[in-house]
Amino acid sequence: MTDPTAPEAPIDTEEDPAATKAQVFCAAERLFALHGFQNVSVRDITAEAGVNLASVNYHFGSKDALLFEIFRRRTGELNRERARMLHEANDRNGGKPPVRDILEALFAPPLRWAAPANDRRISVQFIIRARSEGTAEMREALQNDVSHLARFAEALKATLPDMPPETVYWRLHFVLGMVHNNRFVEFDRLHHLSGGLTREGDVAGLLTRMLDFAEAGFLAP
Amino acid sequence: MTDPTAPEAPIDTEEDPAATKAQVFCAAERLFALHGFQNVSVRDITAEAGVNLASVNYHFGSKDALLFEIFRRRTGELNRERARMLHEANDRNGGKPPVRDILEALFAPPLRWAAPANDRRISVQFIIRARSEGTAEMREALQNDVSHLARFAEALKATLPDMPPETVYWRLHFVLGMVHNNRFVEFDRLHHLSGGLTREGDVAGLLTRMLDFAEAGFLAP
DNA sequence: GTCTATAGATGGATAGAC
DNA sequence: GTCTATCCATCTATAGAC
Repeated sequence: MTDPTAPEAPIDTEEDPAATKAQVFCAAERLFALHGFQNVSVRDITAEAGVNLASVNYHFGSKDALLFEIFRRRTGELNRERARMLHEANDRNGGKPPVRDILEALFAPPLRWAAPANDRRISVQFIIRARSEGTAEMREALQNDVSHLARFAEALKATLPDMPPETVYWRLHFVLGMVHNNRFVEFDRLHHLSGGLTREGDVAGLLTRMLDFAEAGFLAP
Repeated sequence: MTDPTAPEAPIDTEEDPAATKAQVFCAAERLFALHGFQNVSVRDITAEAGVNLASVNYHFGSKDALLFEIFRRRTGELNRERARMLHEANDRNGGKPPVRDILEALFAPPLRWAAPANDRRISVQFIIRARSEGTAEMREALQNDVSHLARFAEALKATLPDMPPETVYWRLHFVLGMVHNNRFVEFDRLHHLSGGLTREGDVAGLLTRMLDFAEAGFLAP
């Protein structure tokens, strides 16, 4: 927002220099999260942001580079939040946190972001979409950045020393599937199927439900 | 394959009349499953099929209509296979099959299709991609066709009369997430993460793993 | 039914004025 | 840094010969 008390502030337009770049960033994230990567053109983005068509290439180099920058920032933020929670769970439990605490470190950050009033609600959808619709560059980054997931796999193996490692990996794959399925479309479909019984907005309740399910699944014989 | 014993069969080209349409169908399914909907042009499809550029519009009307026809046929086949297994489980158990049998009717068909030597291996990937990258028409069809899933929800509610219905729906959502996460890319990532421990080809083993996990999750308190 | 050629539309990127 | 105007590649769809 432009400060109305600023001496030379015009009525509406003319924001600070860095604003254009940020507006392009946010508009692109939003449109891609809602409509998919290939369905959004540079023209759509600049129109939504209320800036010039050329600003995408000026500030980011290309459409792909813009979207990769959004991807890198958001996944970085999410992974850091997850790592911090895992670290805290480790500290609380002398290096061997229970399965439920490890899973909570995996589930809670994206669910908190997805809360109805949260600005980051759209960022989660962006990240989920990037997993399946992303550019080759994004997929390569996901493929190479297993270090973040490896920490969770190690924590689970340490807590479940008697479980065969491949079982731990498969079950980690299953819980990740649970997370990645939390898209707007799937929520809507579930809402439709259940006749309105499921409430998407209750993220705290959803976290408990996911943990109940995933913990029991992980501890299955 | 052209029968080499056929009297008038030429050397290589000139197949039967319906062959072109089928070749376009298969090439399109394959390319879309591998590279994504928006990344495949009509030119790519006709080149892969070895047919003329105009044949897509002649036989199917448009690119979107072609892809919707693939979508409709494959989802129909999959849903029928699932419904038949659910029906058999009902018959075996006097209308109240155990949770594991219901989940098996949901999991087994797509996993059988995904077996390494199976032709339909690619069809599963097509369907999964269609869920997130499909056209508005496909998404609408998915949204409106909850009748197929409703049968599974009813079976689960009948078997678990003491579980709140919304819990049944949410847990059904979770197991669907497990299924939809079985994409080539995710398998590769898991293989990378586990240092080669997980073998994608063992679909019978994967079915058991998924059932162990999902059954325990569904029966959690 | 199959093919070539092309219309018609769209989108990414850039040159050059300001 | 921002804007307009435009280039150029690509794509879907179709007309019309055979």
